[in-house]
Amino acid sequence: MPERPEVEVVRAGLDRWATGRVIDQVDVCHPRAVRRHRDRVWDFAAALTGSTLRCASRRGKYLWCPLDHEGRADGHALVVHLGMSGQLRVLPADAADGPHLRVRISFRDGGPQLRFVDQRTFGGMLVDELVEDGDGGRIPASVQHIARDPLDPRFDQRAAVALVRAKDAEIKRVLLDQQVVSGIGNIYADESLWRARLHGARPARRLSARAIGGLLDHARAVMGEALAAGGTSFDALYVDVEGRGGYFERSLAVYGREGEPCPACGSAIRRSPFMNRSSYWCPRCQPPPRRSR
DNA sequence: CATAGATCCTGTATGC
DNA sequence: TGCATACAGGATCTAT
Repeated sequence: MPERPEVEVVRAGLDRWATGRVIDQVDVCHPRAVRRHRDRVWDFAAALTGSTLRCASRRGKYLWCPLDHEGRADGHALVVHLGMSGQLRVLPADAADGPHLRVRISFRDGGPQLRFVDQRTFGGMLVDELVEDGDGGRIPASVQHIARDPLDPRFDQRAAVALVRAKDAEIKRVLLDQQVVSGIGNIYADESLWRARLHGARPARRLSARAIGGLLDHARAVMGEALAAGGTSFDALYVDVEGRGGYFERSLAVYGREGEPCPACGSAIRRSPFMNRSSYWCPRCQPPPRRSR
C-alpha cells in the first residue's frame, strides 16, 4: 500500500498493535525480504529477538519502530518499506500462512503476530542504526536521505519549492523524487498535477515559484483527503494491518480513469506511458508542453 | 554530478 | 483453452 496516506494508515495500526510488545521469535520466510539488512555480524532475527518495539514512526513511505533492550533504547530500529505490494498484517498466532508471507514476528505475550506479506518482494525489513536527524530527533541511517512530506509539521515549503525549481527534469519526475518531497507516488502525483492544472511533462525549472507552491498545496490536500478515507485500495493487495481497504479510489479524478470524463471539463482522460507505468491526465485542463504526448 | 532508463519480482487482465 | 503481452500503489542501480 505504498503512498503516504496508505503508509500512514499502516503506521497507525502498527503503533496500536505493536508498541510495548516484546519479540519472542522472528521467522524470515523469504531472504529477499531482508536483503537490505546488510549487517551480517548481527543477523536480522537475532537483532530483534528479545527486543521491545517502541511507538511507530514514519518518514515518507518508510516506517520504523525504535527498539528497547532490557528496558532501555538500544540505538536501533526495525525499519519497514512496503515497496509496491507489501503489507503489515496483525494476525492471530494460529492463523494460516498466506501465499506471500515473508517475515513472521511472534511476541512473548502470545498475542497476535506481526506478519510482513509481499507479493512482488520489492519491499523489505531491516534493523538499522538510529542517527541524529538534525531537528533534535532520531532517524534510521537508511532513511536519512528521505525528505519530509507536505503534511509533516516540519515541512519547509519555501525550501521545497527552491529544490524543485533547481531540478532539470519534468515536474512529475521531480514530484516523485523522495529526496525532494516525500510520500508522493504515481497516484497522488497524477491527482496533484490535475488539481494544479499542470501537465507532468512540464519542465520543473520553467514553472513559477507560485505554481510549484500551489502544486505542493494540492499534494498536501489530496493526501490529507485520502488519509481521511483510509487510503486508496484498488484490490485486496492494499489493506491496513487488520486487512481493511480504504475508500479514496472513488474520489480519484484521473488516476486509472482512461477514457472517462474529466470531473472538471468532461474531456476524456488520457493515459500515456511513464517510467514503465502510466500517467493519467486531462488534455484540456492539463495541456502538454510542445513535443510531448 | 545529475538525469533518463532499465531492473528487481509475482500476479492478473486482456487479446489473439 | 493456451499462450503471449502489458501492466501494477516503488526504489535503486547503470549508463550517459
